[in-house]
Amino acid sequence: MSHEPIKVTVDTVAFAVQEAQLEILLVKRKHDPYKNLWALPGGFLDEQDTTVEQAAARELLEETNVGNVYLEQLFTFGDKGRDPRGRVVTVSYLALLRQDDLELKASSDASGVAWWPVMDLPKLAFDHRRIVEYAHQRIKYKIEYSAAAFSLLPEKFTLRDLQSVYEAVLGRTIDNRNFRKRFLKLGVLKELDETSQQGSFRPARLYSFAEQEFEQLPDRPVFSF
Amino acid sequence: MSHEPIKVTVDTVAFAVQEAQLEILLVKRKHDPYKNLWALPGGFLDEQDTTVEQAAARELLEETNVGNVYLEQLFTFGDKGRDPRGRVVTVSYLALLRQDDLELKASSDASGVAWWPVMDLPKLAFDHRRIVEYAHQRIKYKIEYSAAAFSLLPEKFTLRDLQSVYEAVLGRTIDNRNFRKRFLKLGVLKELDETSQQGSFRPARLYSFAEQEFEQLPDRPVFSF
DNA sequence: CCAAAAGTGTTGACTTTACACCCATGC
DNA sequence: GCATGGGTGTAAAGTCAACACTTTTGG
Repeated sequence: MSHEPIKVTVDTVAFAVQEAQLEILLVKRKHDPYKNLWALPGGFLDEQDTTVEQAAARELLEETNVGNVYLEQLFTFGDKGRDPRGRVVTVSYLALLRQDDLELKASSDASGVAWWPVMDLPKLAFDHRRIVEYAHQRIKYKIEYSAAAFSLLPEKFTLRDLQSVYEAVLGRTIDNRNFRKRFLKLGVLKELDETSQQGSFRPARLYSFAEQEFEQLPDRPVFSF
Repeated sequence: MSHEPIKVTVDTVAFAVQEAQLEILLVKRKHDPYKNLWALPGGFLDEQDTTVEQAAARELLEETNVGNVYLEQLFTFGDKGRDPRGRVVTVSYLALLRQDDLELKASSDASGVAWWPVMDLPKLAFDHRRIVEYAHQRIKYKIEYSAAAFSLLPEKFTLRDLQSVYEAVLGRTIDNRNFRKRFLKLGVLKELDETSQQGSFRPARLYSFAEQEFEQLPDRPVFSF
């Protein structure tokens, strides 16, 4: 009976919506095992990390140069045999990124960091495919029961942008009259005196998220369509 | 910089409803740290355990003689300093027990295993209080969005029993007309040709859970009141 | 016949869904 | 003036919440 110590790692599924597509951030592995395959950003929990979440944030920053992000613990995977190097227990995290932040990725060395559409992923290292599927489920629930959508949008956005986030995450279209009615009635949007001009057609009004009002909603708000 | 290995443990919050009270299973610690304090049943992940969940099941059986139980992963706690023995990452689980199973506990050596009402817990070891609070939140959600209530009931139960489970978990009373109407309309209860006689008053009809019908419900059923 | 818990319906308020056209802008 | 996406209202169906009394049994 072997007594190698069990190791703990963190992996993060970082979502963003770009051009009406739901995407995640992957890094290309530089070493074996699974050298040259794409994998979730992550790494070993370090004794210096004061919390596990902090370790996930640290690894995300180190590997992709993305920082200051909404992080939420997802699930811990620890089946025997999921890592050829030995017994590895992985705590997975969900991250939500704003389109604003996306520029940052470029500054990490050009090589192996990229956004991939969730609907068209490459082959992934380890059991990372399973982790992504779990995260995808979670974000679908989350967007209906929380204000998660606003973590995927820049400060100012149009109602169309907001609807596109819902449609990208849920993977289906939503009636635009009902969508707008619902959000406007909820009162969690601050109407700005600005518009966004995208082409030769009517400009769209910009809104921002009214976090205060959101917090004061009486019941767990449900944005389900 | 120290290099003791990080250790992984599992802890389980095992719920049952008895006499309209929500209770959890605790064990009294026999060794330091926190000797003689009550704690969640659990222990170290072993290299032989093929899954982490299996480790939780094993520890629950070893320490409380409770087996064959619904288990669900809750959350992983890994803050620095939460265990005086070093860096310990704990994967916590939720278990739901049927009143049937409760007899089993007696067979574990009389000493240190007991049911405690969630509303009146003793001082707990480590950060187990926090884990219990997390589990309590989770079971409240779960009972409204899943068939979890039936994992807390014997095979045959009255509508009153079912309502008592909801009331115990949610910590509030529910209108009995609305409650019955809702469940009977849902069609997940099988009406039996038996009644339960509890005293000198009208006997109550017994029901069982129709898992088949439940699986076929079109939308995530919501038992919220 | 009494005590105790089992069982039963209706109404009004609100929410949800389905559905199609006009508006404002740049070119 | 046309192409493009922005923006708007209503009616019917369904769901939810509030509310009080009758029934059945054993003793």
